[in-house]
Amino acid sequence: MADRLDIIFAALADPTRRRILAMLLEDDMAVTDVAEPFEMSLAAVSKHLGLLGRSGLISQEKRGRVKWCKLEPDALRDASVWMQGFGQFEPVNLDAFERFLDTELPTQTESPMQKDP
Amino acid sequence: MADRLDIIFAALADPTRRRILAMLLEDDMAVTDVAEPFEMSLAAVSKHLGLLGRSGLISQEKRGRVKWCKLEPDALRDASVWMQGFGQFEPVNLDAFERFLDTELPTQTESPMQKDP
DNA sequence: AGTATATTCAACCGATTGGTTGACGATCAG
DNA sequence: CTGATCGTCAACCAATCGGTTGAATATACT
Repeated sequence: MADRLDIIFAALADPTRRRILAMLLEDDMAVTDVAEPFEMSLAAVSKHLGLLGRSGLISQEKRGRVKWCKLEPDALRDASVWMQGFGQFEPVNLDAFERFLDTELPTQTESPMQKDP
Repeated sequence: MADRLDIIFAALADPTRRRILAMLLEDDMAVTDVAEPFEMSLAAVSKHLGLLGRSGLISQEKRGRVKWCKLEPDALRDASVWMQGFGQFEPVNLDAFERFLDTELPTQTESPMQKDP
């Protein structure tokens, strides 16, 4: 029953999942590495990733015992496109964007993620 | 606790509420008129409107005994701006927008809604 | 083979969600 | 005043959500 947009917006409604998306924006990551900065169990993060996968916002590919998570911007663009119908009155405000990035990504850029090739 | 974006995206995650927003995009409406095309109780729609109001996506002003609902695009723009961070790889696809409007607004402008037995 | 690592599964929990119904307080019309 | 209309409130219900634990499954290392 749930429409594609239902699932996408619901996926975006959780701050943990938005933070995960922001992390994946920089690079593909393994589940364990995604979970590392969060103060919750690995299983909880795995659930979030499962939901993100079902929403199409990310894809997951298992290589060996590691499952790699990759951002899929197309799904997000679908939602963005829907919103453009309401937001097109005025151009996008880049100041506001940076403001939101600040509140959404607390000090994440300092410690680079280590990962073996 | 819930971040502003949490509430906005959660509000957008429900098809009834998105349809309400689309209706308000055309004109301000009273609660009863908003509820008319939906096959659910007035109280349910009133709850949806309350949530939309709390999210800032609409405002409600009571004049006499009717409460007028008005779209507030600024809140939606906040969310849109967040998404631009992911969507800026490519420009907005207007074809996709119309496609989504079609799937989201099924024949709402012409025929008065007929109820199932 | 045996052990460590990566990830999910299953059962459970409390809180929230989306809906219902019936009663209720305002406000308007006659 | 009486009665209809507008809208919310309160209590309830089933389903979902976000999290927890402990066991289970695969894969890799030595």
